[in-house]
Amino acid sequence: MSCKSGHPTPRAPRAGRPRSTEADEAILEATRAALVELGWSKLTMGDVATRAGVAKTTLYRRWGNKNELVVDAVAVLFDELELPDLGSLQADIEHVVLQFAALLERPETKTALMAVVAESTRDAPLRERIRTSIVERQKRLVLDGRRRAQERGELPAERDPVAVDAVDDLIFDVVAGAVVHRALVSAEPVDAAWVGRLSALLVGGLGGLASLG
Amino acid sequence: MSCKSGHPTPRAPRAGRPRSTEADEAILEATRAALVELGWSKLTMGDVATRAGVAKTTLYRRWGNKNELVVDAVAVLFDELELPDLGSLQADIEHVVLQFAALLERPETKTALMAVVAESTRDAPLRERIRTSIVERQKRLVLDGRRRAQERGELPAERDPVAVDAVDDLIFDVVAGAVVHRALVSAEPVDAAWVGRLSALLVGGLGGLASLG
DNA sequence: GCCATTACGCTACGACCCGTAGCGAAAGGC
DNA sequence: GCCTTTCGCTACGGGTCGTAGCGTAATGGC
Repeated sequence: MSCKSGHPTPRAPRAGRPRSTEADEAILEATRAALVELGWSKLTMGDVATRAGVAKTTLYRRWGNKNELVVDAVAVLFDELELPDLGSLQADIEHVVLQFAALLERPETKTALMAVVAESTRDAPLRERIRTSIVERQKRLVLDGRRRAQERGELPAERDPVAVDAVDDLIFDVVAGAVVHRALVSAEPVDAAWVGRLSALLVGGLGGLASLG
Repeated sequence: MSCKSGHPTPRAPRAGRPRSTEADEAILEATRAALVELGWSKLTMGDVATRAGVAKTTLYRRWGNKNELVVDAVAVLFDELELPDLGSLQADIEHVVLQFAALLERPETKTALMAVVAESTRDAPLRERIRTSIVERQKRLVLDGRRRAQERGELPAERDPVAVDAVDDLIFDVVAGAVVHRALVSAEPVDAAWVGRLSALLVGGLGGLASLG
């Protein structure tokens, strides 16, 4: 409930014994291990504390509940996502989609992501935490991809910046949503063939969309 | 764990007192009410039983756990989805997407859908239950939509049936995934403007996709 | 009409997890 | 050296889970 520490490492440690950063990392690592082994619903705070070699009270000083802990434990995995310039919009899309799919295949993320999103529908602070820790890191890739495609001339330069933002939002929801839905709801593989069809659909549709305004 | 009853109403009641169908409906209704009021994580089996005016043991005779109960309670809501012929592919898409979005706006479904999908990553029977109770009901709309578009001449007639199935799967994941991601992850409204952009993207991309094979 | 069968409501129970409080000890700032 | 904060530990009340056991109610077979 209270403020705890917005992020595990407080920035203004006034006085007294500082928090152990080793404990921080041990807890996050133990959380990921527990997610792999037990999944979301059977993961308990006490178990994570034991795995991390830490007292349960130490855990509660940093994270108020399971949701916040798991978001932070999984968020760092999204740092792996990057967007190397592969020379064409379609190649860039396919590369990042396959990266994202590989991330969703990992049992930690597979079991945790949907769970915390579900919880966030009734927890605005958690929703904000997810947005800043996870969603924004993905969205950045969309912006970079569009910018490069424009520099290559694959997409026309923007006219109305508001419309451009709207299209960026759309692309982000379509790509991320489609991959998640394919992997978790349809429970079928996000392989090269499927990704090829998705990127072809997007590239084809984007051309027509740009002419709208 | 055991078989319980795959669906709440067993079809071969050999002898003895039959199960109360009134209790079935009371429990499902109470579950939806509890989802609205409490959300997924705070919903308890005991509370649902009390709301339904039913003993907790009666509840466990029908559903083995919270997941199965909630899937059945929410599944019937998806019967509302239908696909009237509005004369064009884009109009059909926009109509069904807005219907789906309205369904996702309801607090029962908003809090429950992602949660059961998250659980299903570690529970194959639950995944199958979700597929037959919810996913197939949505997917049928995609098949109908494509068939009508072909009859209108908006899309070319199929050649390779395997490729057609693949495109149907793709469209389904893209549409459902995008709407869910927009509504629950981005937490922004699925309004007419957004739906218009999505359907324009799809219609434009589908033309190019069909020419692939 | 009687009986076997099954569902029902109720109570009680052990097991587990939650989140917190209280303690003495440790580790830093000043 | 003193103050502050964190640490590990133990213990606790409160809540939920899922099941067992009981007597009772409702139905089909004979």
